[in-house]
Amino acid sequence: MPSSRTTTAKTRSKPADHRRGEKAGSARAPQPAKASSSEPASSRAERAAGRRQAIIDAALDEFISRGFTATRLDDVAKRAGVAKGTIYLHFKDKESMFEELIRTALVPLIGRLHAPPAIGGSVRDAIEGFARTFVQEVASTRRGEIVRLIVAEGPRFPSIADFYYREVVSRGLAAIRALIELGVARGEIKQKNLARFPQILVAPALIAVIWQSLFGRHAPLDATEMLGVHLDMIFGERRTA
Amino acid sequence: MPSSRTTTAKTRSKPADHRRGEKAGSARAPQPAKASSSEPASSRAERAAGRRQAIIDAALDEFISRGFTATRLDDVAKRAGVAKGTIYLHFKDKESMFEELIRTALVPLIGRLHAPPAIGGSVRDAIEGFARTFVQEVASTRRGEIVRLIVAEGPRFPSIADFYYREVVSRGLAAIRALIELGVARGEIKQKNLARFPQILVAPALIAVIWQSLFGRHAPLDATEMLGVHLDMIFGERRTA
DNA sequence: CAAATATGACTGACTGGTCAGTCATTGTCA
DNA sequence: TGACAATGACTGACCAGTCAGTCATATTTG
Repeated sequence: MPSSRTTTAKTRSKPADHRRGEKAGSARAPQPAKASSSEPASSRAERAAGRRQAIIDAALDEFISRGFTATRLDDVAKRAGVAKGTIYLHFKDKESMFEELIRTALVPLIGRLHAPPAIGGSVRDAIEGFARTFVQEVASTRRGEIVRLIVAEGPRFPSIADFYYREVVSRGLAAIRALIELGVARGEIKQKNLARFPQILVAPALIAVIWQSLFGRHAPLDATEMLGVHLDMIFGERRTA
Repeated sequence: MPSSRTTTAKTRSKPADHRRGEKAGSARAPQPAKASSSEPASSRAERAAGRRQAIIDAALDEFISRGFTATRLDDVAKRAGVAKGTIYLHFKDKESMFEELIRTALVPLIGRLHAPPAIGGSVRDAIEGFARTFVQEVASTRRGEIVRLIVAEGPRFPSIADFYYREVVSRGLAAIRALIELGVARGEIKQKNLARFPQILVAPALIAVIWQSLFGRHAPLDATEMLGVHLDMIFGERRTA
């Protein structure tokens, strides 16, 4: 619905290539370096990559603080230090840019979920590790806002909601469920039914993220403490206070 | 004094149509707040109230499915079966209309929170009652979407977030906290620290609402079942499986 | 009680500003 | 120098908010 009016495309003489953001820089060197204050030896490709990254960062900030529709690409361009036209060298349009950003922003999260499962240690330690990682990497960073952004815009971007469900939610819940079942088998967790709703285990973590976005300035919430209490409830009181 | 403003264009052709009499459209709300159903013939004031209600319903639907910025007041007017100008007879502008709608939509929720506390029955029963009410009145109605809308637009409407925190969240959590403390005192709840974070108790309920909005069509979630399991975790396994 | 008059709810074309997306021009590197 | 990256002025759609005009209803008058 938003801006689908490109129908009048006149198929300009330009080669129809137009690399979409999608896979463009997949083979790039693992050293984006972001906005390089100094420009030592930058090849054209490297500078292009740097600009692309600047656009991504700027756009993410704008989308987070304004939402999809209210974000102006003029502002994104200004913040990224490029002209508006440059954005269209990297992304097809506002909508696909938004979708790609959300997808990309999630990749790091997915990686963390595949952390080594607790084979040696206790299940509680494993989950505690997840919780700590979550607080550090999500709750107290921009990524937390991205989670809120998904909640906010998901219904209007079904493809994002679907992608998110497939790539993050279903996998994450499956991993958590496996851990819960292990915990039940080992006797660490009493509630057998918990494995049926792994959502219960992650719910406080998500609430913490949303809370910070909405009420954080007014009534900060100690996410680490809260998650600790929650784990005590699942596994029983901690041995040492 | 005859304004000369319209002089440029000679008196336009009359608007032709002008449906009068029955308001045909979806104007009539399924739940007339006023006693408009009693009187077949509506007075001017009554019709105005009916229109106002139609606008409110239409606007809420549009805001829910599109968000604040992407909602067009032309669409709201069309859906309500009124002209756009009519909206401005009832609301100052789009923003204050949005704020008023969100506030109004919450009033019924607040009422429920002040339900009779469990003096006679068990704390678990009281909380179970809350949960049941929540599922019936929020999770499975449009109000659930309003919760999501607040999460989505809250950061851009601090006054809404503040209002919501003051009127709903802080009061609701205080009530829950009191119940938890009662439960701890009675020995129904083991985890004493739970009272420090009443958020843990309501977290799964909110997650259920958000889940339905985002993934409901793809992977429906049995909120009642989940909340039941969660309560089992807090109070201990239910007597009868 | 009916006709005349006043009221104001309602309308929708219109204005002014905004912004996504384009493309002719300019700049830069290999 | 040729190819391509980058620019930013420009276009046209879009939409919040306005207001002169309309007419059903309410009120007053004869």
